[in-house]
Amino acid sequence: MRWDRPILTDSGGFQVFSLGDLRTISEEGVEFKSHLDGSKHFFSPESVMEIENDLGADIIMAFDECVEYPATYEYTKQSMERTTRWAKRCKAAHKRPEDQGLFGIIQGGFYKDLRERSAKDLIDLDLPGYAIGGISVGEPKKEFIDILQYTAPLMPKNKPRYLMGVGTPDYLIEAAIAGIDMCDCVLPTRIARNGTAMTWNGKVVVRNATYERDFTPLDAQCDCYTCKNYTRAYIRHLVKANEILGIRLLSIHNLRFLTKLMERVKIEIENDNLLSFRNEFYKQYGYDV
RNA sequence: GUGGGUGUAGCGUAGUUGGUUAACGCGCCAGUUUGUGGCACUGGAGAUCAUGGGUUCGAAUCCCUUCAUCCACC
Repeated sequence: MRWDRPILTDSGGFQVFSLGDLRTISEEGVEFKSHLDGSKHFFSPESVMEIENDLGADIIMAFDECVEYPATYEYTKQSMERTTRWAKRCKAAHKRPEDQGLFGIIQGGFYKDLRERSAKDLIDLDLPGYAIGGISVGEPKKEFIDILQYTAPLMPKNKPRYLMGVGTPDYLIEAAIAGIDMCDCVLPTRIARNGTAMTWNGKVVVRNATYERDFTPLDAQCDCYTCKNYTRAYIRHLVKANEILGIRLLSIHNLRFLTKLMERVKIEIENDNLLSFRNEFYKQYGYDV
């Protein structure tokens, strides 16, 4: 893998999650039924690796099942064991290990012994990085943090630790506290598309009427292109008018907000001050500590 | 000027053999969104049914007045 340029990931394009009747899981793989025309599409660890190799992303994820919340112990166990078997098959089918990092995904739902089992078995595969999957799927925040803090220390210290699907500022800070190195999420761009900005003072739903004549930037403390050039009122106008520029500007801002947040997190880690920063942030951002 | 049509929420419409809280889309207002497909999902507010009068137990619906608007003719 190369670490000297922006890293491209597969963006979770092959997750197996919450598709209900449109999805049939077997040991061999997963059959998806298109909701558009009913056509069937079969994915296996091998076929997914072939696609990932063709795409050429720097980081590619093993084909796994993200179990929904809540799930029984028995189902979670069987699913986790299958995900581990799939990871082995992915590794065997991976044709570009020299320039594409195949990460394993630790499953096990909200059962600690299953998390431990999953981590150990995947670490045995000696993959270049590991992810925590299957949390941030609708569970209470307490349970999220509990499993996060239990699982992260099980992961190799000398390899990237990736938490999948986390995007709110508070969860990102909690992830950093737990020892996570990287996250990815649809949230910043999804809420941008629906007219919402993340700021150092909490969410700003800029599409709301209260910003109609607000000629200040989305976030006064932000140094992004959007905040340096556009007002809330104008962005609101663009969003309301269905003008693509509006959600582009919001996406630019939200992504910058998160990278800025992580820059700050790194500084606080160096200063050994992350926990008090978390508390300070919660107060300012509007969460209960 | 004559004949005919039309007037229902901000906009576009549905609803008339007269019968309980007048429907829908868009817009508007708000909430949701955590392993993305670009604009989604869930709620909510808003109409003295152009106007004045009449018939009737009861009128958006039937009759007349006025106004507005559209079409044709002059």
